[in-house]
Amino acid sequence: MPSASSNPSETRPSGSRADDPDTHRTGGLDGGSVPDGAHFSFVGSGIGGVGIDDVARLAGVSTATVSRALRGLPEVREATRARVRRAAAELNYVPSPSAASLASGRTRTIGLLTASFSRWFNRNVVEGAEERLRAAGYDVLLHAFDFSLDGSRAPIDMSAMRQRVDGVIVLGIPLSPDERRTLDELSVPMVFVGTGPPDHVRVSMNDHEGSRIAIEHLAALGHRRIGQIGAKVPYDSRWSSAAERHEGTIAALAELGLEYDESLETFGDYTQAGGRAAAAALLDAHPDMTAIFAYSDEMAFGALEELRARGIRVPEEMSVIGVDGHELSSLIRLTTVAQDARAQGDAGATLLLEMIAGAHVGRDVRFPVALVDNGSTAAVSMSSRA
Amino acid sequence: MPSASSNPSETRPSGSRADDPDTHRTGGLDGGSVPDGAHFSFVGSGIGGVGIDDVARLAGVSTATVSRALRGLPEVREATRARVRRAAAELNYVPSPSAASLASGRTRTIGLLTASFSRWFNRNVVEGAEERLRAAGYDVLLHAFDFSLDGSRAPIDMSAMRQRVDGVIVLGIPLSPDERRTLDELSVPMVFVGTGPPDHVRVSMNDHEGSRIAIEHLAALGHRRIGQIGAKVPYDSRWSSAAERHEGTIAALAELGLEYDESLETFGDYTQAGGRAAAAALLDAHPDMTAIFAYSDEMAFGALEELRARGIRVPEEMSVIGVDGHELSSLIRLTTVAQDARAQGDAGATLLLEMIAGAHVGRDVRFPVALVDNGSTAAVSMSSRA
DNA sequence: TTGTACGCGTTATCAG
DNA sequence: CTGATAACGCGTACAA
Repeated sequence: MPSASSNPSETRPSGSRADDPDTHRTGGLDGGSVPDGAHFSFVGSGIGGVGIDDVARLAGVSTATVSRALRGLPEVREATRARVRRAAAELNYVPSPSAASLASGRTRTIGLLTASFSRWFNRNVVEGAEERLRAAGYDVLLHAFDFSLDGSRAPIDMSAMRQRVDGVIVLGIPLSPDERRTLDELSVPMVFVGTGPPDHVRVSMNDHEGSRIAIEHLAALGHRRIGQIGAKVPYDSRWSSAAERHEGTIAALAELGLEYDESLETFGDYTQAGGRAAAAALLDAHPDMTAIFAYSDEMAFGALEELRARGIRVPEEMSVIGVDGHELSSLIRLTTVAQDARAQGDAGATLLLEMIAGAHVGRDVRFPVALVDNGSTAAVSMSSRA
Repeated sequence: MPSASSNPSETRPSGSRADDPDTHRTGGLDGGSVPDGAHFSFVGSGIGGVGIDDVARLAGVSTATVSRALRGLPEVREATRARVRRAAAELNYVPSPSAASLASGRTRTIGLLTASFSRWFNRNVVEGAEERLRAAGYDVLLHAFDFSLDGSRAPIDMSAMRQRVDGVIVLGIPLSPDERRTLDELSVPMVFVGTGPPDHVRVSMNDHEGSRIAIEHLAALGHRRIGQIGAKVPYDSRWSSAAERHEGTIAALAELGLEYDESLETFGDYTQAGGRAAAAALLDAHPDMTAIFAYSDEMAFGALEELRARGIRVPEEMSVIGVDGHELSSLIRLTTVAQDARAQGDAGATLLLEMIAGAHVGRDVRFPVALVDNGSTAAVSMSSRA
């Protein structure tokens, strides 16, 4: 018997536990005229319908004391608190979050807006943030958006979060100006992870440094014609990790005295398929290219696919480097600039909780990166493809 | 991986935010003695204070009519509905979910209990389910549990879901009897995806068929000594996909007249590292083994790592086959029994919504599987490792 | 330290 | 088709 009915008053799993005093009506103040057990209302009742006043009655205190005791407020005598706890446990009482939210204005829920889990970074950040938030007693409302980054996506209705969350984490989504505005109007603390506008708290890896490491590594191997697989930046080019990795690349090339060729830049939009297509375009247009720098491991994987399809050997004929430190980069043999995405999720959540608690936090947190050489890069060979 | 202690850097102190002096909820209705110079535009910025009675007043109707009109109930004249809609839009009104839940008993929220996203299957199911649920107007409460399947994990407190959700999806978690009981006591509709007990609605791939396909494929290539990398089943061995894949394997071997050797079975617990360790154990104990069947692609990836480390060539010296159809199985060259995890998430969510609507749904939904040959299997060679 | 009583913002009932 | 109003279950000033 699957409990398929949404009406709890008819199909209840009966006779399981004898100590469950259900059919308790909670409205003890008014109608004594209603026969016990009469279902004149099917709202709000889960299985037990055990309310705070049931606990109060059993513990011999007022509902206010129950509320204070169970929430750990300091002004309750320990003996009283223990008695209340015992009563609550005996009745299997769980406070109604809806009622608590309505009365207090707090929801103990965090909105987690994220781009698709197909991105390694996103899913790892979500895991790190979720664990931290739940450990702190917060629920996580997940909104995952699967869209192409190249502009054309349905606008996100931020007002759906109204009154639902105490804070918001935005993960890997370049918001439109309009979305940013409506999000600001929620007037709850907000943290951006991976990519985010200035004048907002943001957690991400050190994007400039990551690009510098990649470019310097390739340059040290003698590469001069380096193709880039990046991502289009839809609204505001200043912020977003893609923009910063691009800036970092240009800066690194300049530092090394290498020429920057805009035509060596393509866009894979952080997907494997996009990375492959971008690699194909680069290979077609630049026979003299000897190395590819992809802004994510997944795009680099796509590039490796295309190279294999064309019979171009890695690293002998083409060096490839990615960003992330994907757990399969070793098996696939992709050299990469690794970051700790899970720790960034944890940090973002921690910052958000501090902001909710009223603390002032720094505007920006950048995480370190490190090169992991898995053998997809090598010195420029004499046997050019050209 | 970067350093284990990935320390973030440079937390700049926040500059002064001139525009945000602790925006608190304004009473709105009673503020008669507001000093001059106060911004009267707090209504326009739409923060918090707009309630259903504000809309009712502007539209010239009662709050009850506003509620009915905005929820699309049929008993409202279209002209009235339009007027209400206009008023609501003008005031930027968003109903309070807490108040609605308290009054109606419904939360329009689904609890999504899932094992770690490190599993390909889980993250894809979550994506499919989340998209479907949000399209139906439901919010998704995410609870991700990162635990080892081999028994020792902290018990999940299901009562935290009480009064918070209208339904629950359990994904890839073998629940303890105690957890099952407390979950049942929520008395909300419930769907299991990937693995789940009998007498509950369940969506998963056809596990028996998957094993049969894998074993028949290997047997047709002449393999007789086939190692298995499965997963431990903690509580109840009858349900869970791991148990069914195991059953299917034994059945397939029997059909083919092949011997079943229990010592050829190991446990990788659905992780890459676990798969690698399991493969190592198999290789040590069975020099005559010529093929490995892993119950997931990620475990198979781990096996491939171990084989590479030992210099054993795939598929010349060892055939390997996995289950899932991971997006990197092609690049990695892993032959696999593919399933559509996203569709299963979608189906699970759809079933749950139907159950919430009061429909009776079938007990079991099984998704088809298909062999994808990516070249990690071959006929048994004469040049044995032994 | 504890109790009283009101209000949070909707929905559902019942009467028009 | 619409209006008035009583719950919904808890948090929290204020009082004791």
